Amino acid sequence: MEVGNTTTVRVRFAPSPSGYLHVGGARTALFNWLFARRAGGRFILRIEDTDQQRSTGESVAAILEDLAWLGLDWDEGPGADGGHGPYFQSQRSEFYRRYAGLLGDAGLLYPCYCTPEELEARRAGTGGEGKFQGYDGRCRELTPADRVRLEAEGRTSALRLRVPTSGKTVVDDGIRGRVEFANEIMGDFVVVRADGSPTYNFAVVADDIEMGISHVIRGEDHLSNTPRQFLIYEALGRAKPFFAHIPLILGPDRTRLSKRHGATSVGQYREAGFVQEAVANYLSLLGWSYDDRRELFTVPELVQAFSLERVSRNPAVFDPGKLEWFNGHYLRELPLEILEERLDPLMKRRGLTIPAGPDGREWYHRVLNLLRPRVHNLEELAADSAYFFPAEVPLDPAGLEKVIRKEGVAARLTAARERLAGVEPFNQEEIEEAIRGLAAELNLKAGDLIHPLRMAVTGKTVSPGLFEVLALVGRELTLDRIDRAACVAG
RNA sequence: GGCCCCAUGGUCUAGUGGUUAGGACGCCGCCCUCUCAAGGCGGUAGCACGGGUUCGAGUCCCGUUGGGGCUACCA
Repeated sequence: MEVGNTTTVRVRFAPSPSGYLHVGGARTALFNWLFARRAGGRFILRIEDTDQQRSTGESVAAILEDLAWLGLDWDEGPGADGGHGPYFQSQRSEFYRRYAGLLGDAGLLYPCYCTPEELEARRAGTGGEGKFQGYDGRCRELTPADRVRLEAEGRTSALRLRVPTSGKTVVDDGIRGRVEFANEIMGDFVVVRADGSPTYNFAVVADDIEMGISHVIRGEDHLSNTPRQFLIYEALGRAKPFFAHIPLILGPDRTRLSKRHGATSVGQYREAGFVQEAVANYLSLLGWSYDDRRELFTVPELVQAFSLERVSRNPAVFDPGKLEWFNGHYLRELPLEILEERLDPLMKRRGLTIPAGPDGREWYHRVLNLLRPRVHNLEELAADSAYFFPAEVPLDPAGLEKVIRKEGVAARLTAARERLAGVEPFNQEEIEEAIRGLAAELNLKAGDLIHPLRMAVTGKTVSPGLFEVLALVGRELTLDRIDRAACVAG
């Protein structure tokens, strides 16, 4: 499949700001961005805010933030003028007016005086049953006298495109191949509403032409609209860009992914402690694959590896579990400096302060290395790190019953405390030797000491290896917490 | 209803006429082990169905079934 002239690649992502950045939209943006970066082309961001009812400024801000977070920078768009602006459809009326004028001058538009109510009534009147549901063409051949009369009635008119009543429109899609649509099923659709505003199909075409878009990469939900857009390109006598319709992302019930399926916005995942590396990598695999074994890609690697040729045709079910696995993977692999940076706000929010100086930093890195193989997101990581700090550690109630309030535990904690008080230096090796030695002396299994100590010091029944934990928690905090636990032990 | 798209394990997918149908997530088991992870090893599970074409179909064609999308003066 011909992929077009790569030296002039200009692609766009055109979200409508009526909500947050959805993972489906993010995936579309990612594919466009990757395609542009790989081809050395331009990635353009256009805000389709013609629906004034639903569009909000907060939504625009949230979408920009999430795209930036994912690393999808735009060459042209809000805040980045590239000579094809403005980049908000609500500010582009003059273009739509001009294009409508061109169409009108060519005699390809006609005013339609039917009201929405009348149209609906007529559609219902056809009885449904295998009948054409589009416009019935009532106003298509109105005489000037008819128009004067209708206008005298106070009717306003929308402008419809004269669609050929025979023949077919062929879409050569980069992913679907050749798709044919009979013109007769399209009907004369509205291009300019009675209030003068352009309809979606018209605005998109006008914008894509004006912005010099070379490749339109978008969701498959737009495939059925494509022939209408083709008709507009043809009516305008303009060359069409290359089209590629990528498969939709579905929820577990195999319907288009939406809010009712749970967390579906990029922002939600970000706030839940997901890292952009994981989200981008996971999203890249929804509808695209590299080969039969490689799935791990950094964003720069994706730029090298991505191609439209390897985009799949089947819809993909979004699997939060696999996203979580990717997140765990990147949490484990990320350089500590980066991990630290990402964690910073979460640590601050919890009032956890990393000790100053190089020793403090090194200590913190050791804590992170201990914890990170065990968590799936930044929130967990921050939360689990709390007991390494001089913070109050609540004792998990179930663990308290199971391991602390048991016969003889108080005595064992006390014995361990005394032994630990004399360990020098207070490091993993020495601690282990002391505790194992004590267990042997008391004729206990090591676990009989380890489990109560873990509960006492971390407040939890699970943690990284106890000896490493104690060494990092430090003698002072360790002894304090043992004392406190001994008070409630059996 | 009409039009369009899609169909490999539960999920994401590799596969482009001849493969023991490969990988990943999940799940199960084993190893490691002070708990929990991580890691290593092993396992579970798949070509929707029916017709063709062909010496030979997961791969090509037709149909059926199933799923999805679009059918607005929404985007």
